[in-house]
Amino acid sequence: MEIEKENLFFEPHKRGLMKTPLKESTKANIVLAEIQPDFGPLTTPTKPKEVSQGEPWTPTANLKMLISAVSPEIRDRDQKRGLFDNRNGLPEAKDCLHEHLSGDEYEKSQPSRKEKSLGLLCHKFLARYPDYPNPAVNNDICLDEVAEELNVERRRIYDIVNVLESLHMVSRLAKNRYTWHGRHNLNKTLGTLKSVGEENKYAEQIMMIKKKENEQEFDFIKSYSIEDHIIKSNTGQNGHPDVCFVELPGVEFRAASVNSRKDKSLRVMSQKFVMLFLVSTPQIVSLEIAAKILIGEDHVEDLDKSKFKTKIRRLYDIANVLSSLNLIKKVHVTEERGRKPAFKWTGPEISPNTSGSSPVMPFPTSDLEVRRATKENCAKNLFSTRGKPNFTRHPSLIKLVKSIENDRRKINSAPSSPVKINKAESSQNSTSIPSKMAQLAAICKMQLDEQSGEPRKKVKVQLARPGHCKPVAPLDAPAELELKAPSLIQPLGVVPLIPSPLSSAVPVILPQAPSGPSYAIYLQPTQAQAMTPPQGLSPTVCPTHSSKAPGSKDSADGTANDATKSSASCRPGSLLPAPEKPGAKGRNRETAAERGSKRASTLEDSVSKKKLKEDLKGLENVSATLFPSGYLIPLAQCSSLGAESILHSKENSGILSPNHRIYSSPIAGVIPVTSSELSAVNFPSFHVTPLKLMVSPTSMAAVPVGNSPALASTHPVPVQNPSSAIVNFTLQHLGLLSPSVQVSASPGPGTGTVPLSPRTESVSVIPENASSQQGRATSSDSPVPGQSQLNGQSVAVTGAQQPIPVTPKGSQLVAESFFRTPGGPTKPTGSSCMDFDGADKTSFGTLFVPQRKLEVSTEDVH
DNA sequence: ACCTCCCGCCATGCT
DNA sequence: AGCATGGCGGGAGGT
Repeated sequence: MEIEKENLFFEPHKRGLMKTPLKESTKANIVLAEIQPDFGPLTTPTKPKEVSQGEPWTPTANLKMLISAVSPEIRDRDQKRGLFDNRNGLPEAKDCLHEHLSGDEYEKSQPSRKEKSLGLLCHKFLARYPDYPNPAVNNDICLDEVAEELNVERRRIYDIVNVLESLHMVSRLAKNRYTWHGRHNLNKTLGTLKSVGEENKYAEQIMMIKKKENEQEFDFIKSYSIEDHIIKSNTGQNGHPDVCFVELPGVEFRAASVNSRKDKSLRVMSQKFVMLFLVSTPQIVSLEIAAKILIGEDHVEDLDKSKFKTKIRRLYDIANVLSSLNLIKKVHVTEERGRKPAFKWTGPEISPNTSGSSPVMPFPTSDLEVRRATKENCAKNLFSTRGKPNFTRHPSLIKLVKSIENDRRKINSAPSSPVKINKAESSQNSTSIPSKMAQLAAICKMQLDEQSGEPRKKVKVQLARPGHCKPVAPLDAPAELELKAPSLIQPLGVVPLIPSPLSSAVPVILPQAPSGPSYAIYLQPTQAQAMTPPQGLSPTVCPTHSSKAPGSKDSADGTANDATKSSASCRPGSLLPAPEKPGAKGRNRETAAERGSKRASTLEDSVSKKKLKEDLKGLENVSATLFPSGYLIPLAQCSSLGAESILHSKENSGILSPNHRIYSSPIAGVIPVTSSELSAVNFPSFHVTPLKLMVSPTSMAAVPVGNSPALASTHPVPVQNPSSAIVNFTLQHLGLLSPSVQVSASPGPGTGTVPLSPRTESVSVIPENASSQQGRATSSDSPVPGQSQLNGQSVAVTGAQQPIPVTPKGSQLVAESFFRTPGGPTKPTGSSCMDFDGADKTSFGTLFVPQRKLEVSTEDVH
């Protein structure tokens, strides 16, 4: 099945990219051919063939070029090797070389470890996908495929994917499949991680460790013990390490299941590692400290050296990936003893507000417990830290979740089929290059939106704050932001609603438990699609949506319900909203059918039940926590996606390709169906829907309360299953919540706020216009060749977008933009590892760079 | 000699 | 049983 599915699925980006090149590639390489054909067979990875193949990606050479440009490191390496052709810039070149070369030479040429380094591999990997993927497009990632294309063992891909997953840049769809989300959710995720990190008092822990180190260098144990105490206390009464994985959106959902194993896993480690950066003041974290903290959490007991060493090894792995993402950069901290390897955060700054800080703020820091409680509620949901289960979900829930996940997976797989349908409809978009162009444009917009969105996020956050949950707020905020962004996207054209969505949603949600709120928030955004910033808060927004979305009207009715159902029903009909049931119908559709089958087939009942379960679980969790956090976030994603989709639609003509939606839905984790629906209607709504499904209960509740309209509009057919009980439940929660939401759009004061936003925009735009690729690369990263093309369009888009976002762009955005570029910036100094001088276009970077370096005591790279 | 961290064995767990 | 995941640590390349 999967295989087939896989075949069906394409990853638009890749494919597009790949394909474009295909011609060339074919001639040039086999690789592509192999890859494509191979898709199906997921079988375990045979080891990659030797690199020999050259560059399958040839086509992607451009990308590579970009990449190389982006990452000096790579370039350097290549250059060193001589392999690197600036123009081509492809490392692969060497492959060719080696062919010529004798064994020795060959070895030399290829071998260097560096070439095989995770960091380089990650760059290649990242080059394949745009930073801000167009939701419309299929963003599936086939691990086998990637492994082949990159000529690496699958094992290595897992390393990369796990880290990316921890940042919610990808989410697991099914067996060999992941969905690429790019950086759409990155800020949110970081914000969440930051808040969590704050909760965990990582900063304190770091301090402690440092002290101890001063006292005793190596005795980790001692320090550990202390640390542990601290940690435990911080972490939670449970004393559990916070192993939990912070789940944002539905994304992690699966992870949980997958993760059954561990959660010490790379994913968790990665998140914690990132938290350390976000929390620590200098934002420089030495591996030693990070390892200690991570170990401490896990178990204080074994402080073994071996364990420590292992931890360090993993941290290197993670650091390599994070470096590739330009989130951190290697530096050396000179301490008394000597210089220690460390990493400096070069990623976007997360505004405290946005992130968790704000949420946290409410509670006095001093009140750890209090915080805990709150956090736990909110945060737990997010992470499960304190709770035994790593995941947010309760164990019991976990089972359910798994089942759900399975369903989802199936569904996901199904999507392919659905895709077909959608594709048929939308086929235009995704398939053709033009469509890609559009997508790219959309992506650009998305990026812009995001940027703009950040500010918004802040706003949202603020709103959230009013609410109880601190943690939530942060989470929500992010989500909201994105959502807003999408919504912002006015592309839809509609907009009227703008204010209302957020506002309405926000209020509702906030009051409630974190979870509750979060949902609400998301919903709004979606609904809001439109909108703009929250300022207006009018709840009513919905109407607009409805207007927008064709189907929306129907949806209105049961938005909440819909969500659940919608998924099921939707699909089929993306067309048909109404039918709630449709199991049969659903099936017809394809894989979608699968989803449908699972959901649909089971149909409403099963689905509803499951959903209910989920919801319930969610509720439980929530009770515990859950809810929302993850979900919320996802929403954001969805929203973002939605936005993108919207963009596409506009670009395309407004309509859109179902495909996109479809994809997005998966992301949401959920319910492709919705997506389909969305496709029909508005993406936003669609996004929402999925969430609903995922989150279901809360979301549901929220929705109704908030503005179901929008939702409704979006989803024509929602599933009602969410049990009424749930709904009631949610409603109650809602009721509980007080809506004091501040709508103010205030971006956060934090960074540059408004002014900046322009910058971001400008940035994104500029790059596109000018040297689209480079600019893009620098700013966003997406190396994809196609993008450049897109850029042109994107530009136009951006223009459109900008207006929307304008309001909000928050400081964060600005900050991010700066940081992001970071890579570029670093270079100024010269030595830093990560610099992306080449990229440089990012003007920002340069300015910033100095600072960074300054911070670091020592730096350097190799 | 130490820092990095690649490589791939093999456990784990799902199908 | 087979395959997908991914923990883990030996040991080698780099510096």
